[in-house]
Amino acid sequence: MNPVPVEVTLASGQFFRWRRTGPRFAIATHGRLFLVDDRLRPEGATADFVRRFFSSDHDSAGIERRLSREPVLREPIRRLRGLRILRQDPWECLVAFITSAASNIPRITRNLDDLCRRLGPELRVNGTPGNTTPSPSAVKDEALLRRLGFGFRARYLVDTAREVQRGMLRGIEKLPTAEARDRLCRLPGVGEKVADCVLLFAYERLESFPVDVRIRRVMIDRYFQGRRPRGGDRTLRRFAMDRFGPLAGYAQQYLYARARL
DNA sequence: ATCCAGGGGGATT
DNA sequence: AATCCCCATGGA
Repeated sequence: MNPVPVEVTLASGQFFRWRRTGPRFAIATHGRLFLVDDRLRPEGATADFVRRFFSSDHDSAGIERRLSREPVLREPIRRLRGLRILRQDPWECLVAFITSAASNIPRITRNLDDLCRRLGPELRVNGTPGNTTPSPSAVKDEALLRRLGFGFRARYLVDTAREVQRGMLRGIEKLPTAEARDRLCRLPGVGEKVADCVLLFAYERLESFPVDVRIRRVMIDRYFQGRRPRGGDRTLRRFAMDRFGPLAGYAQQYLYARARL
């Protein structure tokens, strides 16, 4: 498979638990801490694990070719050549996108970093320390989360942690996407947008199309003559899923990047 | 000071 | 189904 542009993928807004350490990247996910260089050579994890996390099996050349037929996507595709949608840990991804509600990437990153430092296991790779996401059983102190700056998301996280501990995620990976989505939406703090993010970034449902404020703006601007369509975000989502089919998730990443300027 | 940020939930119309 | 409001916090 062709090389993965590590930083493009890590910095695309789908994942928050990474940082640059000199020439390498430190990544904390799936209960591990490991390093990769710009050619995805790992320290502290197997090459197979890292290739899977980075979805090296995705045919990005083919995806880019197919989506390049869409004029709006050409520029971001060129700029993000080789971007992959990661295979994240579901619980970890849930925490990240519940935290993301009405927030922004710098703050989300800081919130999650504080959470992991305070409640997550501390690991070490070749002398480099770092923390991973706390287990659901460790996320139960709402007051602490509020002190860490999570605001109204604190309760959602604590309540969802209890549901997950109780087994709410069990078997979701085997469900059809629509049913998995319904089940995710039952979790506190998880609406359609967050559910779609988890489906896309953790459950390999590449046909998912999360609609956030930026996607909404760019879609309305480019496809709906600047007017909000009947049915709101649901209409935008169905429009995109219909137009991009099994690659809607990738299309969404390119639209998001385009709207990020 | 006011607005807005990868929203969700509940009530009202 | 559309709209309003509230939920905290921080940066512009």
